Amino acid sequence: MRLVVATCSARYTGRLNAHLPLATRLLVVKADGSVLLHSDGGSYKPLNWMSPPCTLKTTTPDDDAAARGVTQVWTVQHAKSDDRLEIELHDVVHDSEHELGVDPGLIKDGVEAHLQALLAEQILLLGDGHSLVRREYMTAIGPVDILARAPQGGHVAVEIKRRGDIDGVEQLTRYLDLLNRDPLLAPVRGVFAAQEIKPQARVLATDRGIGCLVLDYEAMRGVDDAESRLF
Amino acid sequence: MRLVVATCSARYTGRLNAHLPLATRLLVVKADGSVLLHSDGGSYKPLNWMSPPCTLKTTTPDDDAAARGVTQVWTVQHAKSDDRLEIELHDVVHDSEHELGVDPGLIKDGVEAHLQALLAEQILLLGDGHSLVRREYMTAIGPVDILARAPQGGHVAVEIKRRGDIDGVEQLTRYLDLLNRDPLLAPVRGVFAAQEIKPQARVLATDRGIGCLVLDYEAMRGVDDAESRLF
DNA sequence: AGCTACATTTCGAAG
DNA sequence: CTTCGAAGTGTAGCT
Repeated sequence: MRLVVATCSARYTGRLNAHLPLATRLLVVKADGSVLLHSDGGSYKPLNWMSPPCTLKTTTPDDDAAARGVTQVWTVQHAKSDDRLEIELHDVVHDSEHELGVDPGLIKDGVEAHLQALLAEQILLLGDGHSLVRREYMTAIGPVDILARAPQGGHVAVEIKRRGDIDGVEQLTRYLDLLNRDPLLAPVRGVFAAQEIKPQARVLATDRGIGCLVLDYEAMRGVDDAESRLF
Repeated sequence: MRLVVATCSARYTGRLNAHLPLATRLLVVKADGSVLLHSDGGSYKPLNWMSPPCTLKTTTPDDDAAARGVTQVWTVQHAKSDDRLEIELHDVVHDSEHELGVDPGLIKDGVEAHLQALLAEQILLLGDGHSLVRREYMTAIGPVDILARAPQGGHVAVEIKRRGDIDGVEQLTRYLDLLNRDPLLAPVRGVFAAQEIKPQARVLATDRGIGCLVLDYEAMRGVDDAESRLF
């Protein structure tokens, strides 16, 4: 990994055209050839970058560029597309190289899958008398997150999201259309479950007779821990 | 901006819990306090990070950690949430600080807005005899990208995306339901226009009687340039 | 390889 | 200030 701090300007051409005026920035060249161009703020997203696979070519500036104060020209060309990043470096403040080795990678815990597992265990959150049929109930257009038997007959199809957006309601609607054609399952009611449900999504769901269930992840995990401790 | 290259392990707790085993990585501390933890590959996305506003506190390890080889402990706490990033540094290979100043920011050109403008100018791409009513035609549930008059009466509602996905078809369907209730507009046909239309989206659109139009951005821009040059 | 859904998404614009 | 859609999205999982 090579780290360079320098005043530079940059131009990207590819899926769009973009230009960065002259300023001091951090340039990171990774082992796979990818290049990041970071400013001293913002978020984790670079101002400009080139994703691998790509190749970096460093050249000396032509007379015109040299007259403008350019000392190095970096051309980063993507291997499989016409995407190209051109960087003109002026003053180089820092330049160092480091051997990092392969990274073992990130280990995650606590996403949608976990919510699904917890709700399957705590199926009564749908209301008394409900019982789990199964998680990932397969249909022709994809798996329903949770299918449960309703207390007065019929079933409940549950769509789970971390953030309940309008497209989640659309997805559940498609499942319900299909499931209600099955006489062994019908009538199938829909429940849209999420840690947070957007107002527009709630309106659309209610309008279609779909129930909304806000999930408290911490509380559900607490119940899970308490149950685990009993055994 | 502070740059550190060190062997380290990290733990993130917040919206999820994640853990990074010991390895050599780049740590970037930006002027706004945000921290990025990069490996020597992947993409522009860090393995772990903390977005601003947040504060970094550097402490010395306790005896237990010191025995494991930890020389520094970084605790990055988000200012408005419980998000927290804890980094244990072992061997520090590099550590430098740099003054970068404010960045003028990126100048972009060539996104969906441009596609919309070009299609509005080249409305005959919808077929001979079409004429533009207006861009961003307002409805109760949002603006339709383009509304045009059809040659044999009635209208055409166009939804424009760079990448034509299934949710774009859903969006257009909602507009069409609404627009067709207006006797001054009906019948309103739908056209789904995008640089690239996903197979699933095309199937759904066709099933609903919505036309698909693949837009060639370069060609459309070429026509635009040619027209501009005449004046 | 292609496609789908998720993301600690981030980012920007509009209401 | 929220809300909502786009992104040069990236990424993982599955067919």
